[in-house]
Amino acid sequence: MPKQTKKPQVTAPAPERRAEILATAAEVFAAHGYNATTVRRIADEAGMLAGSLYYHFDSKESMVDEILSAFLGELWTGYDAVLAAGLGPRETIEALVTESFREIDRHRAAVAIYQKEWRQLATQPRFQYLSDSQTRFEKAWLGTLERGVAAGVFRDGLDVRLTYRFVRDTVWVAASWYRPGGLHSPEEIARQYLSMVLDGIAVRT
Amino acid sequence: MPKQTKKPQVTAPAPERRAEILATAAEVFAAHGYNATTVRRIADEAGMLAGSLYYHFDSKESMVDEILSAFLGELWTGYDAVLAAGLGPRETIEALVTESFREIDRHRAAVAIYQKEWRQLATQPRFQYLSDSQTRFEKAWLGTLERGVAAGVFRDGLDVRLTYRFVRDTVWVAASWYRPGGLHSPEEIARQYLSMVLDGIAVRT
Amino acid sequence: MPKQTKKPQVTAPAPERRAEILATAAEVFAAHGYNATTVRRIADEAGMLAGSLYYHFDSKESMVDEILSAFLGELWTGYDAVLAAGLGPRETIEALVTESFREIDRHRAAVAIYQKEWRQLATQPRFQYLSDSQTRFEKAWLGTLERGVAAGVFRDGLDVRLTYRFVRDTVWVAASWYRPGGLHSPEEIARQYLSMVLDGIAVRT
Amino acid sequence: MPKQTKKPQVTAPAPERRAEILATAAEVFAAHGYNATTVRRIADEAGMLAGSLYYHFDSKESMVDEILSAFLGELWTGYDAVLAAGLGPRETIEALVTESFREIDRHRAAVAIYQKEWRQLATQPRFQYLSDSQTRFEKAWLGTLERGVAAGVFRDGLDVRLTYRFVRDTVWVAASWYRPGGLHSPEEIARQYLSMVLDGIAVRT
DNA sequence: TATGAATGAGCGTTCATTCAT
DNA sequence: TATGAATGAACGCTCATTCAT
Repeated sequence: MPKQTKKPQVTAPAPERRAEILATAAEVFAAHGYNATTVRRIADEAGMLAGSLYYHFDSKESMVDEILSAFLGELWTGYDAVLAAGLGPRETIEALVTESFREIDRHRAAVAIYQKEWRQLATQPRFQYLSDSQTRFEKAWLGTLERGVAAGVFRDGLDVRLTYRFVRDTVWVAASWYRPGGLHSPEEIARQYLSMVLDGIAVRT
Repeated sequence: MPKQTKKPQVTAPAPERRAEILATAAEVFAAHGYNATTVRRIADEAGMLAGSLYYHFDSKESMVDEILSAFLGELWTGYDAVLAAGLGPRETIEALVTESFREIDRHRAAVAIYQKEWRQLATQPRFQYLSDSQTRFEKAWLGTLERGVAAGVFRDGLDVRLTYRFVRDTVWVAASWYRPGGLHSPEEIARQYLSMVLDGIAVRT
Repeated sequence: MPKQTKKPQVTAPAPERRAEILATAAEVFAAHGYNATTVRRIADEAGMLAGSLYYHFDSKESMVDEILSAFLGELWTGYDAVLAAGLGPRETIEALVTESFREIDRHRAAVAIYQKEWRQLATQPRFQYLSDSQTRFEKAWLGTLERGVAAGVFRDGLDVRLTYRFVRDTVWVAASWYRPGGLHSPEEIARQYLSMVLDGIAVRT
Repeated sequence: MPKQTKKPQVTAPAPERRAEILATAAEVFAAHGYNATTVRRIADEAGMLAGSLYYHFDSKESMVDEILSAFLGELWTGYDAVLAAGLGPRETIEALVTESFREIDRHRAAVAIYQKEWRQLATQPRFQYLSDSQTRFEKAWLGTLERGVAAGVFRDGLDVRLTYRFVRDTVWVAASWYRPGGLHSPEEIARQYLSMVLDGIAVRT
């Protein structure tokens, strides 16, 4: 049996280490909360001493910053593509929800952190972009819902603001229980979720 | 001579001050998170010094404990009444959701704390009851949903576990934006929410 | 033999503790430098733990701040009295120098800190007043020297700027070796110093 | 075959790089203080990484050590020549002061470091030579002053110890404001300074 | 009941130094 | 010669908690 093709490198290549640490940090932040997570804990899980983290990062804060902005960057790439596609209101909602669950699948930890911490973090100028993103998010959803009501594809008299809040929260809160590689693919979860929101769980009488 | 079981004349516990402090603490916990809230901050808002809180409470932990268990106590009083009423599945769901929004109305801060902190807190034995409550909660909802599917009032093939999670999270997360005395009464919010979950937002074709 | 009149107080009265700690801190700062002095060291010498200092003071920085501004406050009270007295140039110089050595006598530690640290500290906005003081100081001395040259009591052609620097530094640097209660009173030191600066050490030929 | 005593082709110590780094370090130490200067800062200004300094030097401490001992070496070469020249007291003082200002001109940074840090550093055995130098310095000046008083060229009753301290401090403290290549040559500054110390600034009446 | 003062553990961060490459 | 990555001790500071008064 041939030896594994593990390269004879003694130490891991440089820029990957950052990403490793960041992934570790994201997991710990997601599991225990940003404030409750100590840099010593992150360092432990990354197999180094607390001080060594500061060779790679400026501060604990800049770690969450990097985690969250990377996630939001990818999220908006996906969202913008959907919003630019010229779909109908129902199809836009379907695409946004599906895209959201895909992001949860790919950035579970980041989404969980985002969901739990954005309100506290956004008070600092450095995290202004969290509020900005929230605003854009609201505009995209609210606009689509209103368009749908106007077009007669969503119920007349729908409280779009209330609906937006329900939909937004339910989607993101899924990051708190979703486990990648579990029974349901992101697309399957999106399908079920959309079926509930669009058509309800009650049998039509 | 038997030892007195109570000496209410020497150290009157002044139950009103306790309640005041507890209400203050709940607001601060809800606004800034449990970990990020210092006892000094609570004391400040209560008009006393940090050390003085310890005359009334054992610890910061016992403050959240009291806040959360008081809330859960009332919640289960309401839920148990609903579950014991022998309603049909759809009516049970409607009653549970309405009861939940009423609790959010009355215990907004406690619900927000519960929603944000229960996972961390539940790791400690003292907060075992949070997990227990979660389990009972799950049983009540899951049972009702299954009963509804069996009775043909909810869609056949509904993933009840997934539905439960969606419903649960959306209801409680409302505590993060709900403001008592705002435009919507709890009953109105419940109605809108139930309309969405039961019948969907799409126009039936 | 009667017992000492030590009052039966168990703990020291409140506001004096601040002053005690401040005096201790000043000594340690003067002896080892501001940067090299740890708050633990100050706390040790004050008979408490490092964290306890923060009950009395905001930060290590605010300790030096208080030390230096108290010193400069008193210094300028003395200087302003001299400058307002309408003395001749020579008498003004004599009074300023005497006043300076008196301040060194009363605030030896503060003067030593000032002398050693002002340049670094003054880069921070909080210590702007150190630069301001330096400027006023320069104005007072330079003005007096120029007045003296114009009045013919100081040598014609004297480089007043150079003279100012020499005089300023020599006076303050004395704080690094002066020990209150030593052989020389502040007034005696001032007298000797003035004799050197005004009339020189050489025998007139 | 005898082992080579030197292999200049393999690890040439490149003495110029050392000197460059040392000059850089001296500037930074002088500008910001020894303690407040990080090796990273020195490395930055020298165009390398912090760790790389340790190829050239054992430690931060050995950098100041080299800076200060080089300066003192040259200083004493000059002083010893003056002291061995058999000059009269006044001429000796003049020559020592002039020599001192020349050293400030050539080793401004080193003198500034010396002036600011010698007391702290001298507590370590490694820097014993700083105290030794101080002692020799004191002896040379004190002896000359006493000789001058005995010879009747300096005032009778002069407190030589006090005078020594004033003179010493004023000379060295000039390093904190002196800028080589400025308006005044070292010799000019020495002349002005000597005029002040020897004959005073007051007009003789 | 509440205060004033302190404790002590732990936190995020800095920094001189090491060392394999 | 120099780099990149890490170490480990220490630092300034925070905070829940204690306790004599």
